[in-house]
Amino acid sequence: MTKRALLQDDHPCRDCSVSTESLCCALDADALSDFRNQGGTICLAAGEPLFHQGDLADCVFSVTSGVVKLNAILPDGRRQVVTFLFPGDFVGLEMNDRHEFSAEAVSDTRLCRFLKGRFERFADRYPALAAARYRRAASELASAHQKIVMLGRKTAAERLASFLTDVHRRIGTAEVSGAKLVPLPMSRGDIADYLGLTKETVSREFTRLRTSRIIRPRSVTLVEILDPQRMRELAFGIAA
Amino acid sequence: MTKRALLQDDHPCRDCSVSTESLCCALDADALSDFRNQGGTICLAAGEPLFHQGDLADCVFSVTSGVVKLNAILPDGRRQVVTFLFPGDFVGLEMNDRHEFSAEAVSDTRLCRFLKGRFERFADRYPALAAARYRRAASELASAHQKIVMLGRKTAAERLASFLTDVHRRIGTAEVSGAKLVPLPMSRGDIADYLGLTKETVSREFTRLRTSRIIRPRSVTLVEILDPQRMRELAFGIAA
DNA sequence: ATCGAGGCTTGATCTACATCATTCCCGCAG
DNA sequence: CTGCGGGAATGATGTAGATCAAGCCTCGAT
Repeated sequence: MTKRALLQDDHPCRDCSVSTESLCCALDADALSDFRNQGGTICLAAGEPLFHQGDLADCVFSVTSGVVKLNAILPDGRRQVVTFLFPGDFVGLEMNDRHEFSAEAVSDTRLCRFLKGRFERFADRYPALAAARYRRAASELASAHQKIVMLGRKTAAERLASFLTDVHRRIGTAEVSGAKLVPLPMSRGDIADYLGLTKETVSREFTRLRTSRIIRPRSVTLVEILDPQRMRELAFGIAA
Repeated sequence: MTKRALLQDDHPCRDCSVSTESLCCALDADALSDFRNQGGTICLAAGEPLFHQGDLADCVFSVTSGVVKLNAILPDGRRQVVTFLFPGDFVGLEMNDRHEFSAEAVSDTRLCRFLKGRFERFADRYPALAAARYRRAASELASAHQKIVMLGRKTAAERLASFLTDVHRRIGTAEVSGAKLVPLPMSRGDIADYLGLTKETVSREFTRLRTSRIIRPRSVTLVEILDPQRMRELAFGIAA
């Protein structure tokens, strides 16, 4: 069941492309029309920043299309991509006054902006909205925990397999006609910084997956998963 | 301001030792007395499990004293401590039906148990409870993000410094008479599995911190921070 | 068509941390 | 006090992945 189906015809988010998980589903048309047009929509070209480490965090954003990365930078320049955010994800759920990390569009991106204070008041008034927001945060927490396991204990090959599996789950094409396609809008450097590796290692692991016939790169930004079974085993740390 | 000060004299959680952050503060005495005695209290000796990977996740727990660890185990035995939970923290905030990780008492521990379904209904009825729960999840998410940076990009020395800083913030003694003491109820192996290292490396880094006069171990389970400044610099990745 | 720049891949070497192997320490039972 | 057992520390060696250094596509500008 798509989100579209859940909304009345005159629902102002009817044309919003994000999934059922979207917070807007938690509100009826009247409440929503009051709620939504407070922050407006934001469009970013690939590479454009949404905010920087240290900026005032008075807004929450919902990604409606494109991909955003959350970036941490250590004083000496080491970089860690904390998370990639896909359509349906929220940016800025943390409750700090200032952003701990910077956010940047990976590909051309559209977002909905919500003022935090207003969000709070609506959450108090509409339990369904509060519940949806909580569910989002809990699910972000669950994937952060998975990522901790990956960074703490998995090998380079396992990390890349986990990554491809995750991205496929989030924005990959379904198994129509047997082809599992994974778009990779981010650079190898971004993937490396996400996996806690270097771009050289990521590159090498890509070619290992290719020569093992587990993936077939259609281009730099699109890979086909040839052997989902072995891919999953690698991702979970089962393979030899 | 302590939590105690916020609660009426007849508040049933008046004697609960956890901080202001506790969810109970979000409820008045009547609502709370209805709410609390549904799950009861749990006492665990050091080493006892609270639940296992795969168990039905129908409860949420609040740590009131002691320390709990969340454990991930890969098929071949590699282990990752996803997080340590200190008094005031919640266990099982994730929304999955089954636990992704196992939970085990590190030291003798007391917890409050809440039934998830009941929790949900109360959250819908009391916005303040929902908000407090959300704040908890958001703060867990923020520290998970910090941990991702640590595991992805910090050196062994930096990881240990980060860890000691964090533990001090959570359960260390204040700077009375200049002595910053950090209790370490968990084993070196647990610390290693938390930091994505081996116990040998953790041990070596402890002695390096000692020989650099940054810490002075009072015993295996209690260290004094001699140079908080350099400690913090190390933790943030500033040191050479 | 040609050039150039930036990102990707591949190769050679280096190193931080893992692994394997003792030894040490300390609490505890006798 | 003495001997024992398990965690912690230390030492010797191995290795996954980092770093350094070329080449090599790809695509857009000329």
